[in-house]
Amino acid sequence: MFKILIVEDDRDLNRSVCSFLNNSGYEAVGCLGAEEAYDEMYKTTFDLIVSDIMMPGIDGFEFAKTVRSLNNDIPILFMTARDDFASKQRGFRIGIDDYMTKPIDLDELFLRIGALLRRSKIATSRRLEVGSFIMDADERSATLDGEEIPLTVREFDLLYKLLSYPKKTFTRTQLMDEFWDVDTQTGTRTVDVYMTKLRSKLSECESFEIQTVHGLGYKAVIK
Amino acid sequence: MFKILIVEDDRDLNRSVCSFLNNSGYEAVGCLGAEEAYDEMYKTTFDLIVSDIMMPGIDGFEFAKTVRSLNNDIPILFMTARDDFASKQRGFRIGIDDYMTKPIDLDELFLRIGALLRRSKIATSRRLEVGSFIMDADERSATLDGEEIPLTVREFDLLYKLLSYPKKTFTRTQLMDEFWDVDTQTGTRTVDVYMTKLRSKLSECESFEIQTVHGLGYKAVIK
DNA sequence: CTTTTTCTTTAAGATTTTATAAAAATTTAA
DNA sequence: TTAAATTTTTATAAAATCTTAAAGAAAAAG
Repeated sequence: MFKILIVEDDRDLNRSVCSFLNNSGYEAVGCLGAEEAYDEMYKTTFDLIVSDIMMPGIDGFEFAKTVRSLNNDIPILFMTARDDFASKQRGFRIGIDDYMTKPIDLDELFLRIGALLRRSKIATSRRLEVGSFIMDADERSATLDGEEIPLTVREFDLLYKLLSYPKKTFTRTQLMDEFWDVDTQTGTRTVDVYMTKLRSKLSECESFEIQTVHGLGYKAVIK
Repeated sequence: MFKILIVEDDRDLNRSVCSFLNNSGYEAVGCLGAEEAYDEMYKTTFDLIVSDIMMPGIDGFEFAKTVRSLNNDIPILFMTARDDFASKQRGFRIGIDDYMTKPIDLDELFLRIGALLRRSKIATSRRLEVGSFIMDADERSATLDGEEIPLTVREFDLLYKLLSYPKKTFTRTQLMDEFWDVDTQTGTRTVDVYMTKLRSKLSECESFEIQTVHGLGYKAVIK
């Protein structure tokens, strides 16, 4: 279930958007302003944000800018009465993903939200297929040619990350920042040990390999 | 430089979109129909596709479906006269990313293309292209005509720096200040050795060369 | 044209980084 | 609580990379 944050000061529109999305299989939370939105985001992690531009207090531009500075990934859709190019340009410059002009066609909003979620890789079933090797983040399973490859939590997380961004090099620290406690005392050499284990468990796998980037870290390369 | 494929049977619109994008820092290639587009895609790899829906022969839906079945990643933007919900729905179901209704506002098209490229992570990849030589700072890879050229961390850093500022001369000290520890004891002659190594590894590369600036340092010059 | 300085190249040695196994510590499950 | 599984540390060998030195080549200066 995807969680969507609606930031819109018009109570009626806010309510109708929320109930429409809630009836469409999403979990929408409505906020009447940016401050309220920050609070909600502090409590929960959202998958997508729909925001108005003109709001009392912090406006949509400021809000989006703050969100972007904290999270570069979350899709943001502006939903606004302003149809001028300058506003669109400003929005896209900040890093929003889509822009709809009021009056809002809810059906179209639904389609665009779907496209954004799909694109942001969140929507893509949390399944990863590389040749005959398949990882499923929901089941936490990995199979090679249909055979289950038992992986521990750490092994799974690391491999899933590497394979999510093939060819991209990750430093040990980057990987640990993601999966270990922020204040962990664990040394970065531990990552090496996992790479060895993964390589060994996947020695039969022909579809990719974990490469060492000497002096930096590791990357998965699809053959 | 991002490559964009325009599939639009209206010659005038096709031309105006292409020239607009070409003047905006993209490399746009126009096709009048899907068959032509398939040919182009066979020849080159594009970063994004802009397609009309109604075209003689294979229509936009069919075209997009075929593209999606082959490539799940490339962003597709529909640009069409059909403003009905059914068409939008059908498009988004196929997996397109954005939908613009004619008449097309080219400035907005530009913004939306930018957002899609950013989102598809293509835009954010720190890539450097000099002719057929490509360096990718995220992948930490260097390829010449598609062949990987293995570079060590130092080699990569130095070359990436030089190529980021073609023709600019860097002193050995400038380069070392950037990539070596502040309190390193290493002599500046070491840089010379790396230049030799880089020249040797890239002896096949016709697109640039590392020139010595006698008494000063080195620079990369694009041929 | 000769001298001096700077650069290129090579290869050996020094240093750093990584792979791997095995032991120790910790967590989880029974 | 004990046993099993997982995570982490440690040690050492192996691999990769970096640095230096030295000799010859090239460029600049005299």
